[in-house]
Amino acid sequence: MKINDRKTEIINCAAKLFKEKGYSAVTMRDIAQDLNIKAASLYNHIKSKQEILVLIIIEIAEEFTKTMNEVLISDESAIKKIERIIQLHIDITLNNSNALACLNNDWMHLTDSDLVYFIKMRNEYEDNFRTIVKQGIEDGEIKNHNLDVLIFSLLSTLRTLYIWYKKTNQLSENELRTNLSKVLLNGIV
Amino acid sequence: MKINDRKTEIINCAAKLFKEKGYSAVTMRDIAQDLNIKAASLYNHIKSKQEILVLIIIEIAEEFTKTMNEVLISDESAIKKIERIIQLHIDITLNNSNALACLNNDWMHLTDSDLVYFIKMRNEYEDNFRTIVKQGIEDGEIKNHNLDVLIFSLLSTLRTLYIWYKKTNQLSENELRTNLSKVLLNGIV
DNA sequence: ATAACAAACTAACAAGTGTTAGTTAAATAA
DNA sequence: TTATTTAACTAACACTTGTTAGTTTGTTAT
Repeated sequence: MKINDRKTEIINCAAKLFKEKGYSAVTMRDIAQDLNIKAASLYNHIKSKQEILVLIIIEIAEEFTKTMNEVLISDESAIKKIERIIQLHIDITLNNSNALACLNNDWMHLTDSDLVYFIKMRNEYEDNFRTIVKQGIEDGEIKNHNLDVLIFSLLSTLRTLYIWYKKTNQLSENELRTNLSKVLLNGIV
Repeated sequence: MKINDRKTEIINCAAKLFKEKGYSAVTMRDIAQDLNIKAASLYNHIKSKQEILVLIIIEIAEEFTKTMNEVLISDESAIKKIERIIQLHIDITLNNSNALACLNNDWMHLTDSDLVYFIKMRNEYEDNFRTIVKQGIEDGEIKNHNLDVLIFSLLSTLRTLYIWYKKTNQLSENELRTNLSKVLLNGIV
């Protein structure tokens, strides 16, 4: 496991820097300097800069996909399903905000099959979300507004949570979880 | 006015490319190629790549600031003020989505006084939003949830509207305006 | 017709890019 | 001890980057 530890260090460090400046603006020398080594030494652990990006993004994307699929086939109500998706986004934001920022901002720098795979996962995620909300409307649990507006107003807030959750002073994790769920579902008025 | 036309063309072209790949990943040669000229020719019209970024971002930021200040000092209800802010974001998204994407994703590549100026405007914008929502809570118009959660769940959706509004099929501009306002204010349940 | 200008061009530079090759020193396995 | 492996290093490469200098061409004003 010791071998992978250094690799993980590199990936975490890269994710931190990618979050701050974006994938393209971060050089291998930047990453190396942050780890107090030389750029060439990174290649003892990773294959390329591209590989770092792939490892950061795909792991998180698969985590979203996996849980979404579990929620989708469960026999809970639509509202309950949406609440579980909200909690999923909060979980990943709190545990892995650097990688999440990277996924949000730098996914377009994936190439070839990685890019195709990512876009496929993202589309399916949105489709599954749409299915859940649609079910909620049909069951009379959710207001009958335009489906896409409903979906993306929720997703927008969840996807960019990593940008602002640290600014919410004196707000515990539990308070965030309950507050956000209430605001998104019941509105502010 | 002819002189500025070409400059505007360059800025619009750059904004389009920055939206797709981000400021750092777009080269002067990319911009030039898109305009069917050589990179060196760009410098007949603009001073530097940095200047392009500044011109794209600061104009939009000042537009937000200006309208926010007008809304803030008006004597409307908090709800009405928030509705006007929602419409402001929709306006700019529909008119200038490339520049808006650039503001959202590449503001951190501003330098020195431009960066300071931008961050000052952004902070004041959020503070003003906070003031409005707080007033709404005190007046009993808005539910008493955590202030930051209220603000940022709204702002998140408004700020990333440019990403998804084109995906909403068969939805007219007017439908978007009314639907989004209702969803954000009254919730989905 | 001539002068002035706008806006394109070619050529080049200095700095920075990701990456490879070959080497070295320390830790581990035989 | 000896051999092997890990993980750092220096040096260099081929290429790309933003930008400048100097030149050319067509248009506009005198």
